Order: sequence, then C-alpha cells, then structure tokens
Amino acid sequence: MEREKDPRAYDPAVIEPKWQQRWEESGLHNADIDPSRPKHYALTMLPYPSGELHIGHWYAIAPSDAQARFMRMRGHNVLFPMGFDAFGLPAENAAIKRNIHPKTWTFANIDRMHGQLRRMGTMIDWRREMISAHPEYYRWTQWFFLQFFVNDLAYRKKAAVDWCPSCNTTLAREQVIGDDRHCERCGTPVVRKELAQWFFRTTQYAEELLDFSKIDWPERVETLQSRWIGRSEGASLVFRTETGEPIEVFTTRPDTIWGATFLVLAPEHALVSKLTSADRKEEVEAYVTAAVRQSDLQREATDKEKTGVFTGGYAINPANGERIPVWTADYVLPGYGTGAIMAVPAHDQRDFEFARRFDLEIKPVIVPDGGAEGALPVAGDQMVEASTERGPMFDSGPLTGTPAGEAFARSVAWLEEKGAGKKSVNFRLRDWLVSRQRYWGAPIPIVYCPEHGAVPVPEDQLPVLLPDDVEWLPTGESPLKLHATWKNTTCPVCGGAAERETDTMDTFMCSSWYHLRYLSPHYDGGPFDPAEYRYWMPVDTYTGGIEHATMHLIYTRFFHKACRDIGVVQDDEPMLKLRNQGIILGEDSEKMSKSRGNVVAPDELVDRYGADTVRAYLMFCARWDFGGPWNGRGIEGTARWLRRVWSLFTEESEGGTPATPATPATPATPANTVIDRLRRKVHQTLKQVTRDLDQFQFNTVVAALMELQNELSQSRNDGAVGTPAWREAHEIYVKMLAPVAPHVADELWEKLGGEGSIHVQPWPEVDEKAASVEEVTLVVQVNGKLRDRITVPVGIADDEARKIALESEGSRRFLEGKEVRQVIVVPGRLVNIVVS
RNA sequence: GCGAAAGUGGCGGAAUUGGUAUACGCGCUAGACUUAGGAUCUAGUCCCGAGAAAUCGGGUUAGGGGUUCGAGUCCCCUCUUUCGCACCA
Repeated sequence: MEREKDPRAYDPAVIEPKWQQRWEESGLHNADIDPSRPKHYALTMLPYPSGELHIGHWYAIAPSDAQARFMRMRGHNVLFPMGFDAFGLPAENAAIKRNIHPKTWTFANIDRMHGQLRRMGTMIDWRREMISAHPEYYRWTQWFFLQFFVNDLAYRKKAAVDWCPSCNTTLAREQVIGDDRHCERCGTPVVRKELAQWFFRTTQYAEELLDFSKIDWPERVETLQSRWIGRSEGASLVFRTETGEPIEVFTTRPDTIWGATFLVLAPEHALVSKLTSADRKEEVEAYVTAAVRQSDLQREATDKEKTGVFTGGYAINPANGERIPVWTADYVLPGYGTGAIMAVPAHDQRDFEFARRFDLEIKPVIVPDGGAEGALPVAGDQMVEASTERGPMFDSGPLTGTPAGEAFARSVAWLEEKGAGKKSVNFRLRDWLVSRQRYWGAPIPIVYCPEHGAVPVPEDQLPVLLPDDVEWLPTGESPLKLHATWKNTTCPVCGGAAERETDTMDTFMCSSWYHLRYLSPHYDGGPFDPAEYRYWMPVDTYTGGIEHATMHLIYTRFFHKACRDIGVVQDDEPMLKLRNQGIILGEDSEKMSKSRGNVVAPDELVDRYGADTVRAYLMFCARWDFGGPWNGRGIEGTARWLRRVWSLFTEESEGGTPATPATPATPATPANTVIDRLRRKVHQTLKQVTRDLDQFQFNTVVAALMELQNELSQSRNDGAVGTPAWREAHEIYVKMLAPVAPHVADELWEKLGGEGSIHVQPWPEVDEKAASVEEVTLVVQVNGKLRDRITVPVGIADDEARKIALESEGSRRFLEGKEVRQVIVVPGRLVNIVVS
C-alpha cells in the first residue's frame, strides 16, 4: 500500500537525478587546463567492465570522489577521470561460453556501468574517458611496445614460462600466486612450458624501483614491492671445472668460500650435460628430465627431502684449490642468480640437508656465537644444523681470524685480486613476460619475416587492428592463430611473405599508462598531448586496492621510468601519493561472490536509500584502509542522519524562539552561551573534517558531521535559529556535506539561496577564535585516578590550577590524612596530585 | 619458516599521538506519537558492587611484565587473527 509522500520530505529519488542532470548540463565536472589555479590530478584505479559495478567499486570510488570534490572546493583545478580496462580474459570466456563476441560483451557492460557511475554522483569528467580495447587507445599501447623494442627494453626469448592450462596462456611471474602456484585469475595451478615470448627489461630498473623517496606511498606497499624486487648484496664468484670451463655462482656469503665443499647446478643449467661423466650420464639425464617435467608445485615444496645426483664432474675451489664435486639438484632454481651455487653445508641449512642426505663433506669456516670468547666450530660431522650467524673466519687460509664485520669485504677483495670474483647485487625481480596467447588484447605489433626475423610494424601502420571476424576453437586457443588473412602479411622491410605475431599483450601493459591517455583521449599526434601532460602530471593522489602492490603498481612505475629514459615523459614517478582502500566482504565475512550469494548490489541500495546515503555509509562503515564485512542494517543510521539533516535545514522556521542577540544581554546570558557553543562546535568540526578529508579518514568525517547535526538540533531547540551564527552554521554544514553527499548538499544550498553549485564554493575557513574555548574542563587526578572535573578559564596559571585542584571537592576526600608528594600540571588538561 | 599489520562494548569503530577510554553509528531496553510501523521523537545502554534514586566506589583496551606522576598509545615476552613471500643461495 503506497502512502502519500510528504512533498517536503527528503526524497533522493527526486533530487539526485535533478542534480546529476544539472551538473552534466553545466559542465561542472569538466576539468580544463587553467594555469591560474593549482592543479590536482585525482586518479582512482579504473574498473574492468565485468558487467556491473558491485559495492566494492563504490567503496573504492565514492570516497575517492569525495576527496577530489574536497580538493576542488579548496581551490584546486581537479581532474577526476574514469575509464575501462577493457581487454582481458573474462570477455573471451563469455564469448566461448555464451557465443557473444568479446567486443559486444565488453561494450555492453561499459554502457551499463556508465549509468551506474553517473548514478553514484561522481565528479567524473566523461569527456576524458578512455577504453583500453578501443583502437584509438591500443594504437598507442602498441606504439609504446615499439618504443620499448627499439630502445632494447623489449626482447624475445625462448624460456620456461608459467602456463595456465585453464586460461590457455602464459602468465607473468606476478600473476602466479600462492603456495600451490596458481593462476591469479582463475586459481588453476600453473605448469611450465618452453616458449618463445616477449619480455620487458623491468630488471634494469630494479635498483631505482626500490627508491621510494620521491613518493608518498603506504609503507605496506613499499615493503611488498621491496620484498618482491628482493635485492641481495653478495658476490659473483667463478669456479672452474678441471678443463678450465668457468662456473659462475652468486653468493651472499663470500666469507664462507673456504667451506664450499661442492657445487650444485640447477637441472636446467647449460653445463650439466657437459660436465656429466660417461658413467653418470644415464642417471643424470633421468634426473634432469624428471626435474624439468615436475610441476613447480612439487618442485618448490620446501618440506620435501632434497634430491639430486652427482654429475661425475669436478671443479676447483678458487680459494683453496680443492677439487670439489659438482652435483645437480632441483633445489637450485634456474631463474635466480646464475642457476648455480657454491654449497657451504656448514653455514647454509639447505646445503647442510643436501650434504647430510648424500654424505658430502661439511667444513665449518665461521666461528659460532659471533666469535664469543673461546668459541670454536663444532666439527662438521657433529653438526645437527647449519650455523648461519656471522662470526670471525676460521680455517680460511690467509683470512683466518678476520672479524665478522670485515669478513665480507675482505673476502671479496681477496677473491677479486685473484680474479676469482667480484662484488655483485642480485634481484629476485624477473623481467616482465608480456606475451599472452589470447585473442582479446592488444596485438603485439611485430611481423616475422623468414629473411629479417622479428620486424616491428612501422608506426604509420598502427594500430594493428584486432580482427572482428574470428572463430573460436572448443579448446579455447586464441583464434588469431587460425585467422589466415590477418596472420599472413608482408614484411615491412622486404615486402616478402611474413606472419604476424599472434600473441597479444598482457592487459597490465594497457593499464600501465591509462592515466596518460585521460589527459587527451582523442589526441592522435602521440599517446598524449604534451601540453596536457605539462599541466596535469604527475598524478597527485592515486587510490585503489592493495592487491596491485606487486603487479600494476610495479609495472606502471617501471613503465614510467622507461618512458622517461626514452624521452617520452618527464618526472621520475607517475603517482606521487597512493592510498589504498580495504576490501568489503559479504555479510558472512567471506569474499563476495555470486556463487556464495553474498553479493551486495549497490543499485538496490540506491533505489532504497539514494546515492548520497550509500556514499556516506561507505565512508562511515569502516576504516577505509581496512574494509571489512558489510552490515546491511548499519546503513539505516546514515539514512536517518541525512533525513535529520534535511529536516534540520528545511524546517528551521518551525524551530524554537529565535535567540536574537538583541535580547538585553550580559556575556553570561543563556542566548550568548548558546551562540558561543554553536559557533565553537561548528568551527571545531570544520577543523576536524578538513584534516580528516585531507588524510583520507572518511569514517570520522561522517561521525563529526553526525555529531554536529546533533548539536545543531540542540541549538535549534535552544533558540539559535534566525541568528547570524545559525546562518553561518547552516552554510558551513552544507559545504562540509558537499563532498560526502553531493546531491543533498546542492539541494540544501539552493534552498539556502546560495549562488551557483555548492561544489564550486570555496571551502570555509576555520575561525580559530570561535573554535577556541574560553573555559576548559580541568581533570583532577589523585595518583592518576580521575577524582574531579572543574571548569576553569583557558590559560589559567599553573599555580592557580594547582591550587584549585588541591581544594576541589572531588580530590579533597582522597587527600585527607595523606601527604602530597608531587603535583603535575598539564596546562589546559589536567592536574595529577601524587600522594603517599 | 620469514616479513608486515592488527587485537578497544553484543557489532562497525573513536581517542587531538603519553593526559577524562568507549566519540559517532548499528543493535538492544523503556517511553511518546500513531489504526499501523522496518516511520519519527525522547531517555537509557562497558563490567562488578552499594543505593529507592541522584549518585558513590572498584575494575576494564587479547594475556603477562616493565618504563612513567600518568599507558589503548612507548619497551619486552606470550597468545590470536589477517595479509604477503616461501629452497631466492
């Protein structure tokens, strides 16, 4: 049964579309170059067009939008753009499953999401939208690839790569996660495959990527990136086989070289077959074959017993000339360092386990306990585990006795002198594998000519268009391989028959530079208009999920630095300040998913409460950087608050009797007390809201506004309505509300008779004098326990405060018969009386 | 195993950075207005004890210890949770 609505009641269904339309018509959100104002580029991670926005998108976008609106009111020229990361596998899966073309599916989803983003009341400048699957965009993605290619930052090599059997494609190392090494997208454990693939030289930037001094990013992200990059200082040492063949190893402990009693090569190491003696051949080959075939899951399980075989070959330890056996074992990884190690079982746990298993010599060369008085190494055959701490060198020829602090440097210097090694730094970071054996991505702009090899597609032939007329194989393999008219082409160099690269680019390539395309999404003289770049870049605040810490956020930094060195961009970093939001879970505290049925649909909430309420609740419901489970009932409180705010400012004439200052008044009259209180609270709140919006602390912004609303209701009952202070409170309140609940704020601003949109009004200034208090509550403690609260004038002398505290009723009871030992006065706060 | 972050009412969470712990909201309790209420308004709501009540006393920020006049905040130990990495030489 539909009841009649009170026309004066708060009705978001009426005011929200009204204001969205007005903002659009007036071009309120258009951000254009304006040298007269400081610019502010507020970027939030763009969504993948999966179908519709879920509450998690809102949680990410709405507070970011509020922050951007706040910056605009503070006088900045704010760019807040939005786009779509539109290439990727889900589109292709939909195509295979439901027989819809990925393009159709993707662009239909984008259409739908446009509507949702508008409904949210965001300040997006839609003129600047970019869609990565649009030829106008990927033309430049391909252009960047070519820049990397000609500058030797892109290369092709055959390598064992991670392959997702479900997605039918290779993955970058960053996209393989978890202890079972599964695909980041679909969860299927990956397998190894030997393939020729394109890589970017991210490792060239490993050192610089560790430098966060120019950016303000969460420590958590810096830590994650640092660990991912994994810098190790050590030495690169050269052992030689008996035939003089060098075997290079990397070690972080060159000071233990006298204890290197064998070498271990990864099964993939090129020297394995060369070194293997005739009698060991069969066994070694069997082991290598098995190891290579093994899945990474089996191979990298740390708890399994070490395996390996002796190659029959020997090498010379350059430190002591000893002849030591060379083994091959799968605990040595082919991709890190040189794929070969010197094994020092006495001082490395892995080598120790291996030595014990195969009865190899364990020779301690470091004094234990950091070289404590009288300490001597335990004999190798007595050891129960490796001794990994630092200590003076022992049994190490001329270096015996070198103290721990100098051991590293002196060992390296000594080895260097002998031409057996040098100091070196190793990184865990690998080059970025960008090839994907998928259709729905930006084609790699390379042509293979039997004569000229890999030839870049000339710039003027970009974009290499993704053909629409493709047929899907039931296996899910990329249809580009089967598209003869597309695949067969001519060599740009000789004009002879040639074939296109059928792989496409990792979508992280597309998202590495989207922030640059927003600057001029239709510019065709380059990836972006340099004038726009000069004005807007770098990004001032970047918001998004922490899950991208070691993927997108490393790629985009690498990308930018590489482009800087090529000369395409300036600046060392693309994004100055990063803030992460947490994840909103379902009401059952589990990750939201359709299969669990715990997905919260924002559209339904907007229908019921309005976008302003949903926005405000998302800011209020949790610490933004933490996130947490959704609470469907909690939103009622935010809805109530906005209704109260509405009636507070629309029904004010029905309030109590105006407390006109004309009332014959001494400073102590109730009327003035009400006014002072009101102004104090207003300006204190303004101070807090300003600070908290600045710091992305959205929950306390809403809490402070709720508190002030309570206070204003009280003041209204006390007769503040009609006074200048009330008018001021009204105005400031609506302005503070504007970033949080933009529609209702503009409506209330209009009702108040404000000029133009609330959203371009200057942010109010704090009246420090009004915010300050004349009287403070002095807390009186006895032995640290609260005993009394006394109202005293602000700025009271310490002596005076002390006196009042000692005489206060509350404290006296606890002082009787006691000796006062000490009195601590914290000005304006408390007095603590210490008694025996 | 290593690394990081975090533990505050029934719940989400505040606490000006060492100075009144539990702001704000949800939920709950009672009342008012209502034909009705998943609307609105008012009051109460950390725990224990005393009191008819106003109040008064004691305790409390995962647990234990320490520094300090004073600790949710700093230090040490233990436990729990979440996240990341995981044979990286």
